This record gives sequence, C-alpha cells and structure tokens, in this order.
Amino acid sequence: MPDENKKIRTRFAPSPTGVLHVGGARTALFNYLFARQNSGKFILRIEDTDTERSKKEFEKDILKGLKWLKLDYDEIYHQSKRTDIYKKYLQKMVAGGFAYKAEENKEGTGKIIRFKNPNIKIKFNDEIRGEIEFNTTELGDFVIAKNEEIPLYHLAVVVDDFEMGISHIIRGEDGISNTPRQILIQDAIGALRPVYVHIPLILGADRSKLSKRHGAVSVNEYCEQGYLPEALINFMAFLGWNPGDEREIFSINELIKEFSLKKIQKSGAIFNIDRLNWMNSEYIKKMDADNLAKLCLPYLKDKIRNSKIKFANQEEYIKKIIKIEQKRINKFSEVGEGVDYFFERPKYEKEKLLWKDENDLSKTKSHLEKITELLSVLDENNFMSQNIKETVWGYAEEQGKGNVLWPFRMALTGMERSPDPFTIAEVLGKEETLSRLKIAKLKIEA
RNA sequence: GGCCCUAUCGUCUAACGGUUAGGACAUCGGCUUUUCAAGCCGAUAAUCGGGGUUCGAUUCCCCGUGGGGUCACCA
Repeated sequence: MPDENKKIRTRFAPSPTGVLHVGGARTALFNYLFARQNSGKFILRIEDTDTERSKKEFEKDILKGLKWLKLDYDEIYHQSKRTDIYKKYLQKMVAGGFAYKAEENKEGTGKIIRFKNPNIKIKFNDEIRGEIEFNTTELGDFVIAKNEEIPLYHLAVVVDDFEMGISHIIRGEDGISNTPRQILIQDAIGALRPVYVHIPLILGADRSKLSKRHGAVSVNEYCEQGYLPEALINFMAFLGWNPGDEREIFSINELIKEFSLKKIQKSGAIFNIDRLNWMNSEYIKKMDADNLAKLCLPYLKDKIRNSKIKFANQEEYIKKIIKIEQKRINKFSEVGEGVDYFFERPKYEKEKLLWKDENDLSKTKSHLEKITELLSVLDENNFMSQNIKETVWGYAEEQGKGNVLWPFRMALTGMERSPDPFTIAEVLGKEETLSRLKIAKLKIEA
C-alpha cells in the first residue's frame, strides 16, 4: 500500500516510433484514471532518445490521439531535451564505479558506457502479480549509453522516473523483464523504488502482442471512422478491468471513481472489434439528433453532392435519414451504407416486386395501384409515417401483409432489406413516393 | 532455447474454499407471412490435464501442457 500522504504521480511514456494504438492508449488511460482518482498528476513523457527512429509525425499522432480521448496530462517532457541531466548521472555512475566506459561505439562517436552488473537476485513487488524474482546474472554488463551525450532507454527511464517523482509505474506486461535492469540502475543512483503495476497486454486476433500487422492502427483512425471517444475509453477500460459487477457502460468520471488496480486482470485480452462496435452503437443511440447529424454529415457529403433527387428541404431530409440510421449504425461511417435509395431512384428487376408467396405479377400490380389510390388522398403535409401506415394497413391485412407491403417497399427501395416502407415514404415525400409506385407499375406492364 | 508472466463459454469477463458456474459481445430462434435495425424473451456455449491439501476445490500447492512476453550500441 502506498503511503497515504505520498503524492501520486503517474506517467505515460511512449516513444514516437509508431502511432498511438489501443494498447498504448489503454496504458495511458489506466495511468490517467489512477492519477485523477487520487488527485495526483498524470505526466506525458516522449521517449525520443533514439533520433533515428523517432519521428515528429508519430509524436503528433500520439498528442492528437490523447487530445481526442481527452486524456489531458499535467506535464509534458521530451527526453531529447534532457541530455544534460542524463549526462550528470552517467558521470556520477562512472565515478562511483557503478558503470564504466567500454569499447568504442558503432558510430565511432565515443565509448559506450556499460552498467557494472553486481550479479545479484532482484526481488520486486508487482501490484497485480505479487512478488517477482529475477537473477540479474544473465543480464551481463548491459549498455546504458552510447556515449555521455546519448543515453539509452533503461538509463533515461530510471533517471526520469526518479527526477519526475513518479510514484506508480503503470505499463504493459512487456515491461516486466525490463524491471530488474531498471531496479539495478535505481539502486546505483540512489533512487526510490516506485510501485510497479504491469497490466496485461492487448492481443491481436492471433493472440500476439498488438503491432502494426494486426489492426494496431492509430486511435485517430477510430476517430475518422466515426467512433466516439467516450465509447473507445469505455471499451478500453474493460479490456483487463471491470467493476466487479454487471455494469458495462461507464463515463470517464465513473471510471475515475471506480477504477481499481486490484481489479485488473492478469492475463492478456484479445481486441474484439465486435464489442467496440456494440459499445459505440450504445453511445450513438444516446446522442441527440442535432449533434448526431453534425457528426454524421461528413460521411454523407459525397452522396448528397451526387444525388439525383431534388430535395425540398435538404437539411430536414438528411436529418430524417440520419435519425433512421441512428438505431442501426455502429459508427458514423456506416451512415451512408445501404441507403442509396434516398439519393437516387432504385434499380431492380420487376420479379423482385413479387412477394415470396405470390407468383402473379398482375396481382402485385393491382396492389400497387391500390396503394397509390389510398396515398393520393393523403395531404402532403400529413404524409407522415404513422398516417401512411394507417392508410394502407387495413388493405394490407385484408390482402396479406407481405403481398402488399413487400412490393410497396421494393418499389421505394429496390432492396430486400431496408427500413419499413412507411418510414421511407415519409422521408421521400408524397410526390417521390407516388412516382416510384408508378415506375414499379410501369415496370410490370412492360 | 534461457528467463519471466499467465490459464473460466468463440471473445471480454463474474463467482469470502460450498452457486443450477452469472453477465456482456457474437451466433441462432421467437414476438413478426413487410424488411434492416431497435426492443423484449429464449437457446447454444466454459472452469486445460494430472496429482495433492480439504468433509468439499474454478478458487490453495506441485508437475505437466497451452498461450503470451522478453532476451539490441530499439523503446
């Protein structure tokens, strides 16, 4: 148990050698939650000591992703700007006999610095795994810097965590094997040992660590596809953590309140996009119409521009479509899928107008004529789904619902699967609905 | 391969050593001879194997096995 009075400080320390994927974002989230829960500080540290592999574009991606997820940090550091600090420790370690200069480095820019391994057993406590023991003999005299100016990962991490007063190191399970080296360095520089929390990894479909190969895309791509940050946060939190009861939907504030290191899972979790989709759809269903319309609109732009339908009131028309789609879509990018009939007249074979239990097209034609007749008397301003349904329903029940409603729907959409014809007719409006019914009729006659 | 971590439905997971092993996603079916969806209801589906400890192990211990991670002058 950490000292009650000790300031909680956590950090997320990505290296900008790749995008921010869900694995990294989830690590950031857990650090964020724990810091906020304890009125502590959440620190972002860009580990860009490797100038070869570090790229500004990746750093931008990471920053952008954290911002989108609203995981705001209290302090930010770049290791590339801290070489003087590392140098100081390096010199101290060499002077103290904890490290020594060895052979010339590969670039020929000075001598590498090796840590003088005391070859001891290191025991440390992990908050979620308990005691872990390593024999450091197998580590050898590992390299901690390419030269005094160029520190390597282990040295930089330990110095920074110490200098920044990090109380809890919450990181991926892949950090476990790095821990003994880091503890060795800690002891050498007289640093306090932080609390270690190694969280389980997020795995790809093939059970291996998330990497570029299987869906380790930037969280920003989830943004582009129309996922809500709140949904992604909720989803990621439940990968390796749960509240212990059966609740599933948690806002960030609820997470902050209920998050607990003790309830973190020990084994890895496979990233399951179906579950993310479901969760996102839950959040979409709760959105108000205006906000939803605003966020969906970009995904409809092309269809609107190329539309062959003339809109009486485009804004209303699109809003109605989005309202219909709200129940259906998992993410905003799906809003335009399978709704082409709202933007152009459907194309279909006349045989499609036949309900499965019917084989007489002339009957289908008379049904279409009857629907046309019934709808003609409806006032344009009353051309609402409910009214349309009431107008047609009696006839449909009398003739067999499938016999009447299937061709009605087919005439409007040309699709075997779509929303019901009443809803669609309302959106299309009286004029367009009647036109499509007429086209269907002519098709049969032809 | 060495070292380390780990093991409940297909997936995410719940279960003070005593439960008909629970929930969610996905799948399938019903409400519904109008469809997609939503909703409600229902179904299929799991404690890796072997030894212990115990009156009793999903739970504790050991050994296997499976899975993962890590073994750079990367982070």
